[in-house]
Amino acid sequence: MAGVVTVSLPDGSTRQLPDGSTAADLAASVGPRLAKAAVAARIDGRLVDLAAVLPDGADVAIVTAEAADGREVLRHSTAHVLAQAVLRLWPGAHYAIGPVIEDGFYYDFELPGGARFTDDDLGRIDAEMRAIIAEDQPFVRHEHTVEEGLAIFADQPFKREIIEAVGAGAAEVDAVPADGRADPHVSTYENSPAFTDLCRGPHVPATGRLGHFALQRVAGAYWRGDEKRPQLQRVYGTAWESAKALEQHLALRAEAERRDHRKLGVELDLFSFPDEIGSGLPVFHPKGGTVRRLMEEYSRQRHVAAGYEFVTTPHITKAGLFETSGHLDWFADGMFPPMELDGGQQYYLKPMNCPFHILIFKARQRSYRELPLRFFEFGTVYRYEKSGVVHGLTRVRGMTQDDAHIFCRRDQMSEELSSTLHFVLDVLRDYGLDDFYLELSTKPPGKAVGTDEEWDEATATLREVASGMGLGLLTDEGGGAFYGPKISVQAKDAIGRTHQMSTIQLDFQEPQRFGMEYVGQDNARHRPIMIHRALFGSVERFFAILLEHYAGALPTWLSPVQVRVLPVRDDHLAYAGKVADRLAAVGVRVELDPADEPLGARIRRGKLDKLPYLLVVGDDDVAAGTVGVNRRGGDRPQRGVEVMAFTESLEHEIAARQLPEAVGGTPDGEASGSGGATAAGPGVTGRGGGPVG
RNA sequence: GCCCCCUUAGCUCAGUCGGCAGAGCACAGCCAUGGUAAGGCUGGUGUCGUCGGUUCGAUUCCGACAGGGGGCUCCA
Repeated sequence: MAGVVTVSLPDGSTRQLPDGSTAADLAASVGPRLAKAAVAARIDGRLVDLAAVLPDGADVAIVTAEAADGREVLRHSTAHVLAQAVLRLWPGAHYAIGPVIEDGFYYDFELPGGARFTDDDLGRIDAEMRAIIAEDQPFVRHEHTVEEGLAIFADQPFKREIIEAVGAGAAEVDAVPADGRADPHVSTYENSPAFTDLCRGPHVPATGRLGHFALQRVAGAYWRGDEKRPQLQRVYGTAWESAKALEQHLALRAEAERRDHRKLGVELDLFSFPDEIGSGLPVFHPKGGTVRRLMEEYSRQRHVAAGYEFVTTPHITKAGLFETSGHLDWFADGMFPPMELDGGQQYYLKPMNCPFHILIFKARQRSYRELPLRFFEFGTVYRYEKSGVVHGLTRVRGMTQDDAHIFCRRDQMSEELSSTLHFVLDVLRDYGLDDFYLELSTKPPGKAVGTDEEWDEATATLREVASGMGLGLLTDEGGGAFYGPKISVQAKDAIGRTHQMSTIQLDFQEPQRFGMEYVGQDNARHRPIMIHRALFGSVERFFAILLEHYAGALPTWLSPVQVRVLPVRDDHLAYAGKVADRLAAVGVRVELDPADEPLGARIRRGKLDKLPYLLVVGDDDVAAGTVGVNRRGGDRPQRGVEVMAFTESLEHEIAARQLPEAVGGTPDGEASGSGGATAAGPGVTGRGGGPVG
């Protein structure tokens, strides 16, 4: 029927509209609420403006602001407003790209005269953006040939570079023009006569639709991420569909800040980074040292039970070892420079433990009967991290890996990988992390040793094992180490952030380089397979992740001080001492806090110290042989608890490594973002400690 | 390494438009002996990150260095 188009909606229904109707018309025809919430549309799966004309027979979905792709539209549109504001404030600035990122957006600029943004500029830019939003400028899409585009952006070198890339077919061209032209073209969005940006779109209909945004920080960033190219000035911001969503996001960020392990490390007296020692080189104080010891003790216990053997190796080695291993070819940038000893002999601090473990394997002839051999070491390694990337305990220059190398026969490889993965996940759960997915990292292009066949086999084996785990599995193309592909375990913490935890790497290369062999059943020599794996990654980083996961309130079994006994008055001190002794006698870490201050003050200090238990003892307790139990996280203290009963229940809690009931949650009790956001959240999405070895 | 910001008491921070500095908490002493999140009084606290420059005089201005924070593959 002429003059009418029929479109299908996501619920399967169809709707007829006059020919030439737009997605916005469709939204309005469905209902005013949808029309108000709409920011864009999907026509046959393609994200387009609301102003897009509906083709007959299309599948159409209206995209609202709260949807993931709707938020991206909002953020991208806000980025354009940011660019317009900066161009108003810095006439002659060059603008580069302004993409959407997780939870926000940024825009890169080159300011006239090499000017730089400072923090103070954020306020001015913010005000200008709000003015642009108040003007309610429409976003109007135009399409151009490459030549037209180059002319429009004649004085914008970065835009021209992008357009030229489109013209050369280098950039994907997914915005097929409405008239079906196949030749390269570009599109622009015009906000006002004064501002047009090159953009694929889509955008909200007008700037008035925006407003729930916050500019966050300025930073330098290289054009195209390449440090050989010009450094641009970047502004980061976040934008949301409502004031409430924005507030929630900012609250989550504030919560992350509150949990920052660097802050907790000072507050709880766990560790510090003395300037005198150097950047990225932490020292652990007695309380932090206790936590480390406990983490390591339990790890040792589990590794013994799982058939690992403990080895120890030195921190430095002659250069030859890392020449053989290939580290000096592939990892030299990450190593501290050598020291010269014994008349020119070069020694290196070790960045990885693997070559040392290989030498232990090679110390004598090995039989197939011995395999698999599993060597474990808390091995301290040193890596020269660039000065700008060291970060708390998560990115350091000296760290201790809970590093193991498994040497096995090829026919044992699959089983060994699978049991290792199960072991790793099981132990991580005991530390309180239980929300995992796996990531498979494949061959890094141009930065790998070994043949394609070897890589293919190793990768296929890893994939098979990983997909048998019943967890989500992502592929990280090109993210492997130079000597082999890896599986990494990603864990979500209490506030929904993802951390890379353990890595399991398959290595066909090192056994070859070191000429490793064992004697098989056939009395011939064979080459073993090598599996590298770290469970914590590094003790330091895992410590930091646990600290943030628990917001400093470590489970009782890991708490440096588990119980503090508080006598109400001086004359209860002797009894308090007896209670403390009883607990200490069964291995509980207990402190006495004498009545030098009022009880309330001591309770408060104990709470700020995040102690699992505060025991208050007064007249009633001395008379009855009881304690008052104030439990961390409990709503009210429990009076008159038998000392024996408390001791037994505490011993049980510790032995069972019980976890605190409520770990997560933001201060207002709300879960993170609406719409089931999988946001990794701000801040510490730590990269792993790099390749283990 | 590069860009922006920061460095003042143990911690968090104020301050000096250039004349050797302050608050709260913490710490010490005394008083108060208090049943579950801060009792009172008194007191000491600093090479104002380091080195150099400008200046009669620098914690303050300039520079270098060190340390810290935020970024630097999320491709119109």
